Amino acid sequence: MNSSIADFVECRPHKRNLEEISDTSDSSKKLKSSWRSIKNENLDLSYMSSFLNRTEARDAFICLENEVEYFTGDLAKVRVFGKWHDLPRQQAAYGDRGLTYKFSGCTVPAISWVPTLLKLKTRIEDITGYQYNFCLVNRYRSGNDSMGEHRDDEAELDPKTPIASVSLGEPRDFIFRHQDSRSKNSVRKIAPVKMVLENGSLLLMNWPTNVYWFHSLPVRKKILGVRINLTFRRIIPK
DNA sequence: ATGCATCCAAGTTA
DNA sequence: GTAACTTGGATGCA
Repeated sequence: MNSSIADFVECRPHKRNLEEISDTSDSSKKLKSSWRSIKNENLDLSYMSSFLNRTEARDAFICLENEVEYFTGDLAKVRVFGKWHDLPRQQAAYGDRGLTYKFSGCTVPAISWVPTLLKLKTRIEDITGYQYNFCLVNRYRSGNDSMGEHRDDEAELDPKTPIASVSLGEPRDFIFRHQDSRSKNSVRKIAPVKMVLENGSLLLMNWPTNVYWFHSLPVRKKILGVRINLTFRRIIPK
């Protein structure tokens, strides 16, 4: 790991300011223009496309490819409707000593932080003012890998600390759908919110997004490259 | 021909 | 007791 991830320093908004940050075209306000706010009924996202510059993102990607060890065996499988499937992605869980993560019925202990994850965690904490103690790593080997629609609403998560999602590698579509508008003939018609998660970007899913909105990373057959996603979370220790 | 959206399949768990 | 959770396959459409 070279030092580039640790070294970049730039003034960023503290969490108390995040509500005020909306966008965009005012190039004189560098601090504000780096965040895009995406809002809808009970949906509140803060998106920063250039959390990492190109070089930093490439370095972080390469380092993580060396440092992260993904689940194998039973932890890489899931049972759905009675049938066992390989997960359509690779997963790993890192965090503070003693923390556990509930995952498809299993309770997995977080393994101790690796350098690149720690550096990124520190940078996110500096930018947002929130504190994180856990990181779920999802690696999508190609556009055939995906994540089905779900909410991140586990009881053990601190609901007021937004999940901070870092994207590295191949850009991928990311889709939010409101819980009342998930099927074609649902009563309410709320359009899905679609976005692209770019290389080096940071997405904050602010409360109460994960109470009302499901999100997914759909299959995209034409995509051949790898995407690594890091979701930093705050787990309330038992 | 292919990608994509939609719907559906049950058994374990909170 | 009951509702939520998971993914892949079938289908229809563009």
